[in-house]
Amino acid sequence: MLDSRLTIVDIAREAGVSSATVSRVLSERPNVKAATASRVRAVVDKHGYQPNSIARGLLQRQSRVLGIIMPDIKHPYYAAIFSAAQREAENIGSVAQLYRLDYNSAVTGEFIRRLIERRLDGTLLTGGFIESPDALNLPDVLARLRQYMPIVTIGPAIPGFQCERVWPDLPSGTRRAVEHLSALGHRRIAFIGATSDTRSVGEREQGFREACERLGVEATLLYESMHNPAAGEDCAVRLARGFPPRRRPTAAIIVNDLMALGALKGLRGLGLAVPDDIAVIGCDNQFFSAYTVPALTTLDINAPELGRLAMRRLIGGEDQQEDDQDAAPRTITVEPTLIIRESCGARGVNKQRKGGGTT
Amino acid sequence: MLDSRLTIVDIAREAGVSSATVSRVLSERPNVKAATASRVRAVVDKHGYQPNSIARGLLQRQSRVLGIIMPDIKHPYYAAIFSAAQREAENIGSVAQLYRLDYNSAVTGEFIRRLIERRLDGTLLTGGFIESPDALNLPDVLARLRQYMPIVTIGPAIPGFQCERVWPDLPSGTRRAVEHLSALGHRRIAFIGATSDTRSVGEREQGFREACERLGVEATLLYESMHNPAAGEDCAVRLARGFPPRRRPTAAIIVNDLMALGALKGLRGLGLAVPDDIAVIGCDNQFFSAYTVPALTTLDINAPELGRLAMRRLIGGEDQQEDDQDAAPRTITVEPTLIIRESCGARGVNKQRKGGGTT
DNA sequence: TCACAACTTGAAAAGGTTTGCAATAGGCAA
DNA sequence: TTGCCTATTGCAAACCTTTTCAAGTTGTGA
Repeated sequence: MLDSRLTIVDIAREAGVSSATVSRVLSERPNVKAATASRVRAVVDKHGYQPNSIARGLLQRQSRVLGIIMPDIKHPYYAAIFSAAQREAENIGSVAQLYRLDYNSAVTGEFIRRLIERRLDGTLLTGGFIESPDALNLPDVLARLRQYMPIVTIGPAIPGFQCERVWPDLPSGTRRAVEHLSALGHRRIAFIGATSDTRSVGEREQGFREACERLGVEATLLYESMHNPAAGEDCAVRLARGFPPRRRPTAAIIVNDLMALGALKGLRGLGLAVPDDIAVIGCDNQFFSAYTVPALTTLDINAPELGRLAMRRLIGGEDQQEDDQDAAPRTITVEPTLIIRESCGARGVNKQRKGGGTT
Repeated sequence: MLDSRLTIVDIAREAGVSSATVSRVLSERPNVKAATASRVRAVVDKHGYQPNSIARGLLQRQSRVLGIIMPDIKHPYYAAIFSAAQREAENIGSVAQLYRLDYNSAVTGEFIRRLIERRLDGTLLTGGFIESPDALNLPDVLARLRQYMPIVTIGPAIPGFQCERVWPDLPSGTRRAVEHLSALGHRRIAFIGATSDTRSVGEREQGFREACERLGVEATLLYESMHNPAAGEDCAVRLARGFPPRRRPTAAIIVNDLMALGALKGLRGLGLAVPDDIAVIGCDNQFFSAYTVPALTTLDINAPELGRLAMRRLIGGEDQQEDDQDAAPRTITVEPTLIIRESCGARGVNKQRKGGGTT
């Protein structure tokens, strides 16, 4: 750990100038004589001197760190958001810092204390903890956090707390999935959700119900607590065993691809063919979704876009001053895309169905 | 952004003490009278005062931030490492900061400048960029970085640069995979690698060759440039079309599960049954690997353990002073585990094979 | 009552930068 | 040569803590 104690005054002394001048050279201010600048730069390069951004941060009252709060970076959906958001932060010379907050935990005062302590330049929040209905003090806690830094969420609206927000139009996307299945002739469709993400699942459920009602489709709702492959396997069992064959849903819309992955396995294990016995539509368009058997039809939420837009928002929010404090926070809506593969049966696999659509 | 300008001296003034005392109370030093302490705490709580960790960091010469450098957090292998490492950092009140460095890019001086500038407390490096054979200045760059902070890598040894290192025993793991296949009766086995991770793939190849030679197995080597599902699909084609049926390998060991996922799809598309026509063994034991068709037999590298151990190492390394500077850096070896599922044919699927093993 | 130790507290320095203000130097026109 | 304007540069304050050192306070035993 050699030169790390080298400071700007050491450089200044060696270059025969003041530390102010070195600082100006380093931050490429125009008002330095060319000769001086190059002399300073020579000394800087010679020692490989690197200014201490902590000291700078202290003075400038900014850390150039943006916080991203999410439950689980191992979940590919969150990884996609994080990766895209981080790239945006990088573009302006900041860095994204991940703070983990489990699906079911509450945003506590203790938790945001850690963010405040670090003097983050802003925070991006996403995950089930935003949605939990029993997180009663969430608005208070977030309001407190906002006293210190701008906040953007990727998630459904939080009652009692208005803030900048980026979110897909889930009701619309789910509606489209139902329409697609209905057009393929399905008359009994199941919606498979997870209770861990109450509100965002609620939005989908709403779109699901609306579309089913409008199209005269019989709607079935099944809930698992988590949205992982194991839960998907469980719900396959409930789907297969929970109904007399005649009344069993002929299609299922599943809250995410991870769960759908498990469901595919579960259905296969129970001897049900996808899509012939049960058509399946997932959500998220994960990297593995094109490789399942059969390839998964899925609602692409465009997670990278969510992350990108939210981070842009956050970065923009830093600049804007108190003058538009009272401007109502905006919500950016991202339209999901239905990616049609094999698991919904649209690719001509199930000829035996009566109604609808595609060749 | 209300109270954020509140400093320790404001608190001190209101509590009628000096800032030194407030500091002592906040860091829970024992030498403060109970009455004073509670008076201070009352004021602190009243305002929700939160000390500025940037100022503290400046004084204590540490940022409580640990850098993790990896190519792609979206890759589940890296996500697993990051997640585990981050948890360790959290345990000591630090936070992990992700720095992205693409598979093929070099560790440049410019890149490490960003780490030094932030005065990280340490850096964890992992990814193809460590391995690239043409990264000629890598030892120099890393040596420079080490002047500023401890370094731990998760990866194969870097010629010309010794440092703390955590790594699975890949030759041994690969050997075990070959032995397993050989015991099942396979006499022609393919090794499918990726050129993007030269050295780590080299280690596997070495184990592969050794085991094949020892067991009298005919070894075939195939290389793709990347290790993603698309590349896996490509190699399936090369496997299916590149050999006369009689001489085609009856099993393939694939460098990771992502690639194996693509290979399974590719083989299926070409009408080759797994494991009956070609047995497949992947690597990494990803969350999706139990859900492929057929379920993937895979060499579990134990990525979380790698991340955990490396981060512990890094944290420990901060403490140790110059006295054991010359102690040779240690390598921690993690033993991989072969997870046997269906794709290798050990589960009694392929009765027609002559030799070997399991019931 | 005194000596001494132990406990509390405050003053001030230190950490490494950036930046407002003032001073100096240099150039040009009168 | 003088006066004025601009381009450079340096001084010193500011950012917000922590920590050392010393001073003040309290308590105990003789």
